[in-house]
Amino acid sequence: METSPHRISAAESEVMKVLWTDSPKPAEEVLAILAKEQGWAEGTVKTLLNRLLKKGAIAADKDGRRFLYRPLIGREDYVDAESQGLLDRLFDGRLAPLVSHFSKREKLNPEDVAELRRLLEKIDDGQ
Amino acid sequence: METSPHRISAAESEVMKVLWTDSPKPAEEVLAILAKEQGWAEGTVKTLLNRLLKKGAIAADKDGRRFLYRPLIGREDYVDAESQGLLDRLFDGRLAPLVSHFSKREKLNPEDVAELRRLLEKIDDGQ
DNA sequence: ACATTTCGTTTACATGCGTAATCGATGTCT
DNA sequence: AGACATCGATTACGCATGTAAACGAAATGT
Repeated sequence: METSPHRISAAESEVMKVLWTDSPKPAEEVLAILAKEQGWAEGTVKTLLNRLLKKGAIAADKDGRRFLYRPLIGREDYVDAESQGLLDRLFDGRLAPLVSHFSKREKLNPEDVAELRRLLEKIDDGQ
Repeated sequence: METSPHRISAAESEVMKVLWTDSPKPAEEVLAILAKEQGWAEGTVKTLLNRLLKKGAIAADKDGRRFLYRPLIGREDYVDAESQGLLDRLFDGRLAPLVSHFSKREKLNPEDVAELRRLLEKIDDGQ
């Protein structure tokens, strides 16, 4: 583990999520979204943006008097690291045991199952 | 959700893992395993056991001069909370998008696919 | 030019966490 | 009984995190 210089915390990932959805964005817009979605105060968002900058997870490009923020690490990479981490910690690194777990806990409704089945078919076609 | 008063941290979950594998166990045995697997010192394991006690995640039953520790929360519940948390945060709470992600990242080998297929069949039989 | 607004930067602070060392009570050996 | 060993409890400490306020520089309006 310990790939990136610094890990992205839960709160920080909310900021990343905003930037992944649409960027570049000025702090003001990021704040507007997170104030609404998370109820965070301005200072909080400022801090998180700065911590992400320090961690090298985002970049800030000067645009007149303000900065425009954009992600430097890809959402896919982040999601991948998080997912793989969970699988490694809890399911021996494999996906099937996780699915099995959900099944046992009756957290799979027929639609989920159908969707998974479609996915598998598509995968088979692809190879 | 949010049953337990306090969350179990990463380090603490290693202790839980030991107790889930086999319990009850005296601190000495827990230490022996974690010293080997994680390289942790005695004090570290003692602290973690105590924090877990305070959190109500484990219990300690007096056995002569020592205590025998055993988990109070089930491994299944823990795994479930962690997994669901990840799905909620990253995949809209659903399993299929996660599988899709793994597929896109080419993290599914044919064996995984076959295993998933078997699982789905079993699930269909069951319902 | 000066007051005001607007941003980003710096500082703050309580918790939680990882990682231990030390203390203290109790049991054991001689 | 007194010294020693054991084991849990208490205290420690730096870094991360969530949450923010205060500060300072730059742009704008008047």
